[in-house]
Amino acid sequence: MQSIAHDAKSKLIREFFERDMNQLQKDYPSIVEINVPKKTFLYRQGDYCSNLFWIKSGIVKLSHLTEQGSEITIDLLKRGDVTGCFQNNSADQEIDETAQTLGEVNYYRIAYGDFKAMMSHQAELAWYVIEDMYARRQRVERKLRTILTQPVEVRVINTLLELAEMFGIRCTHGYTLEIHLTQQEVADLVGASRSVVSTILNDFRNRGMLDYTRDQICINDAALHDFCGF
Amino acid sequence: MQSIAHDAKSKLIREFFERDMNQLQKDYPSIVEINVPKKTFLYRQGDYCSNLFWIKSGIVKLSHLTEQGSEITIDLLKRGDVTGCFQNNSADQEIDETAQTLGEVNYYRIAYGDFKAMMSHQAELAWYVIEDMYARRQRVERKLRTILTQPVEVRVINTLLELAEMFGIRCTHGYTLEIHLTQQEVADLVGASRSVVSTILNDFRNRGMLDYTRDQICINDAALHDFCGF
DNA sequence: TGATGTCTGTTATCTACAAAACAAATTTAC
DNA sequence: GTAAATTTGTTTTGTAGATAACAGACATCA
Repeated sequence: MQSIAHDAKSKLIREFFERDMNQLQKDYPSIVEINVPKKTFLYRQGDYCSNLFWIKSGIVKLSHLTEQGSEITIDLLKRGDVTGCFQNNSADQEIDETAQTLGEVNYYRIAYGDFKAMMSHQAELAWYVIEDMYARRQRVERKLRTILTQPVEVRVINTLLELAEMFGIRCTHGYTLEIHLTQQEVADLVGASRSVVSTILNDFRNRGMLDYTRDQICINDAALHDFCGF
Repeated sequence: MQSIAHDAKSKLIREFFERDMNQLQKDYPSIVEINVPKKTFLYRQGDYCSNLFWIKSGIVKLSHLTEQGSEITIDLLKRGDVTGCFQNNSADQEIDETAQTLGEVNYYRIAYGDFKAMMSHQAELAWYVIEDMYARRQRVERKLRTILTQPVEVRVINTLLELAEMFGIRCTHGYTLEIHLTQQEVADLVGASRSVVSTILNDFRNRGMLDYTRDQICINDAALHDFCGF
């Protein structure tokens, strides 16, 4: 069901942007398609961001750096998601998160004003954006809930399963993640300390629930699901 | 700045809905204005909700009940906020939160289909909704961050200050909250256990940072701000 | 006027995790 | 090819906060 919705989303995007890019750029001159390598920042915490970003392909990490110096990963965005500051950017709106690419990313960048105009002329698109924002909020709320109720073990499993769904490719034992993540990055994603995540991962490895090397994680999704008991 | 934005919001709403309600109801027959007393449920976790709710006045609590039986308060909505399920409700979308009124609430209820149509005909409104959803997501993200980084003490303070901003009325020492909240409700809002919140509140009372009786909380906002050191 | 139910205050116990620290294994850089 | 930097594995220690349990305070309703 998820994937059906997602296909519908990306279809809309493709049709809309790719069908007639020239005309679009005439109407909304700020639109540009941009291709960037991994680790690129779309915007940084503290910026005054006056653009919106529509992801065409790849994964973008949204994170926040706390005063204590620890990083929290808020969400991962993929094809079809829109991000940036939707508020009246005339005022001094400092954005409170950093958007950084994991892997290569392709996106459309649109200035706030053009984006807003686009939304008002293209009803389809506006609704699409509303749905996307709803989905994103739901993801954050789910994260909040698991952090408040589940122990780190379970959160690690959840995170891995989500990752597998987002960019896993099938392999013999389950899914292999296409993207390289350090233990620290996984920990930030889980919202836990690196050391605990490390021991948990080892524990899971010993039990045969997953396997990993320095630059690849392979997940036995069935075993992980079992562990949570559903 | 917050309040300016908020005023602009409610102005739009007033103009839109109240100016010509009759015409609106012709175009979108499902629209109804509803008035409910406190503790009413707009929808419950697990429902298949096919309506959207536009709050005209009052406060609505969004919460989630975990399997372990504890309640988590996700957010508080006030005038101008929109809630409900924005996803294709043809499919079996179980909603994962409960919306319950605190105090008396006045709202417009609109069926999914009509709402979607309305968004596509009224560009102003669609943008308004997008902004509202953005603001809501930011609130949830902020909550996530404070839970991950701040001790319960600080979270209690943050929560109280937010409450004061939402529905406090000025009094001699700072703000008095107009709404009755039990300690358990405060704890759910903070994301902590009731007993810890209780002792913290007492501690703060002894220090003169706030005062409260069974059915009223009075906050010395200056002192609370000081405590966090900013 | 009890009698029952909901709310508050406090304390004692227990545990999940963060923090710090360090050695081994790899990778990157020069 | 060696030095420096990063990543991993593990252990030790400290503590914030959950949980449970209970008594006192109020409220509600026969």
